[in-house]
Amino acid sequence: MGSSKEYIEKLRKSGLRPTKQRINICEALFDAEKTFHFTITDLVKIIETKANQKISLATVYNTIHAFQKKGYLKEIAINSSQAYFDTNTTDHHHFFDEKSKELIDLKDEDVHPIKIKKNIPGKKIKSVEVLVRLDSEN
Amino acid sequence: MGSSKEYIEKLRKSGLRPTKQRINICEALFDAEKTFHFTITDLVKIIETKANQKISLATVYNTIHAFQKKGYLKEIAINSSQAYFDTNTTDHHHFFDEKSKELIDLKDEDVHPIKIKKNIPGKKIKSVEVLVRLDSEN
DNA sequence: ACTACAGTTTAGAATCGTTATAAATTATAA
DNA sequence: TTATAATTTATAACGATTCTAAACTGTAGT
Repeated sequence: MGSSKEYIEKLRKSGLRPTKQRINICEALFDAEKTFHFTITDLVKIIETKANQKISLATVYNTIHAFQKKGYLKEIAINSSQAYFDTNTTDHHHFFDEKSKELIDLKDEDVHPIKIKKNIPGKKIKSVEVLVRLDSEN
Repeated sequence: MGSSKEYIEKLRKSGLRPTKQRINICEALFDAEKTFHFTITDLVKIIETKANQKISLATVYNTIHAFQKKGYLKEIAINSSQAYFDTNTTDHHHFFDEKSKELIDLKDEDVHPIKIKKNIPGKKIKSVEVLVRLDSEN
């Protein structure tokens, strides 16, 4: 999907120096066919497997936060125990499987459009997130 | 709103011994005119102020989890840094003010009914939560 | 290419919210 | 009143995340 060159370009454009580590993170995140969801420890494993190279946790946190700020990633609020991220930054909603702890994208057409009829003076809506929790059936 | 007697009754009915600490927690949670949102540290402060008595963090966590299991409280997923709870256990949605870190209830009539048109085989929907994040306007 | 400097990475320490532990205390049934 | 199990507590342990300060690296200017 992406070449090393593209990622170097992308990083430079964002004001981030294209280091070996950041390129490895880009490859882990953006080479995939599809967008996906991950936790930080998931990602460390993916990077280290794909690049066959160790990476410091601090670097992963730093870079993920930088990417989030640049809008290359979104955080999904699930629960208070761990941060989940999504490489799909378009507006969309999620299933969360309580059993497997897995996130599943809902497509726009899977959810009736949501209208919020209340507004708070001096505040504007930044995002509307729907989380549908799933249970095993039986 | 509630008398100590009522809480003793409520606790007994739930199979929980009515200890001084649990009654203090009940008073902090259920004496209020309105339902409200809180984090654990919020709650400790409320309890210690109201009852003028120290309480162990562990007791608060234990009791909150017991109450959650009994359905007297709900947890609201906001972010991965802290757990938020709600004394309003009916189905409803929330605003979250990113600036003040405050939760605000949305009434049923404030949100168009949400229909999920996708289903996952073997799974059933446990809950549908909408979180509307608010930003300062300007 | 060489240098200087700011940006980055790193291991490890520190922090935060939360959970576990084990000893002391308390509620309750007999 | 006593025996027992449930509860509380202080403190330790934990996992995720952030901080720190020293080593390293990318880059702009020579």
